[in-house]
Amino acid sequence: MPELPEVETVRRGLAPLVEGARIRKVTLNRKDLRFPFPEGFAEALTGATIETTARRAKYLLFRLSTGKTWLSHLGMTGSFRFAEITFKEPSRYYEPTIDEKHDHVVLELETPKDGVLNLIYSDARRFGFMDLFARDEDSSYLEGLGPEPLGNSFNAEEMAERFKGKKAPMKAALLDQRVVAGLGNIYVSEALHRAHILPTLPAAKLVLKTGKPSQRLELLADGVRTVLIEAIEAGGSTLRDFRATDGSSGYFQHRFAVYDREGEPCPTPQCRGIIKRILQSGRSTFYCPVCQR
DNA sequence: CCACTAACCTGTAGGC
DNA sequence: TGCCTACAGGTTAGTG
Repeated sequence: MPELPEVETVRRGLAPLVEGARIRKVTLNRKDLRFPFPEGFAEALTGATIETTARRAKYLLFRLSTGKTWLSHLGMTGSFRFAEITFKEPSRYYEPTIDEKHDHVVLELETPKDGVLNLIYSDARRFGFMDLFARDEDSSYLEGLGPEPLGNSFNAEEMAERFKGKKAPMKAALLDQRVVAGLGNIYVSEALHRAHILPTLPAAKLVLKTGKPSQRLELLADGVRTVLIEAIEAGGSTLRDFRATDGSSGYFQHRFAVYDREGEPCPTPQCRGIIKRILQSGRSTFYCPVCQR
């Protein structure tokens, strides 16, 4: 489901409710998602206060009062939602609204302004996973990630260094989280279209002999940044099931130039191309064969 | 190290 | 309607 803009949208939806909230209770409805929950996971969250939220690439990070960080990756179908807790008669006993099939994790939160709420993690395919660690350097998931595309250290020079000698096609190179962190199948196609670069072009072709980035690589760095910024502003993309935490859908999908637009005319001004779909390492790539070279 | 494939798991859309 | 296949926003493990 979620690439960088969707994960950032989720974070922004969670932040106002969870920041400052104390975790009163943790329920794991199974012992694993894609991977087992780490040892002592539920116990370590219980009683802690979520101080701040952050995002690195496609990872959500919850900084806890205990000094630890709770990490969550949404995989393809992971989502968070809030649910009211309905109290039963006398008091103290309640029915948590966690009856849905794929609700795997429930956190009972005592929030500063919104009372007691359940925060529910749901994930049909269970490609998501969670982790807990003291320092970011201790997390194998964060290790080796490339620069944040919207951060200061991301630029064409940085990309050139990583593309140097790379025979892999641009599509694969941009999907590689060690090169740039946070792009996925949608935004790779979109960024390449913005820069008029063919997804099949070997990555090294965009690096000059001197090791400097070509003009086209500069254009690509811009394309990556602008498409992500615009998508975040639009609240992400909703294709099948992506929902922000409040249940609303993003609307960037209406502005896709190529993704999921096979057979449609290329939106580049003056271009008469028709969007094509090809398979690259088993996944769909969309591009314009006329204005992307 | 690089490049590619299969695997993980469930749901849905489309063809017949 | 049912059955079957292909495909879906991601990452890791295994192969050569």
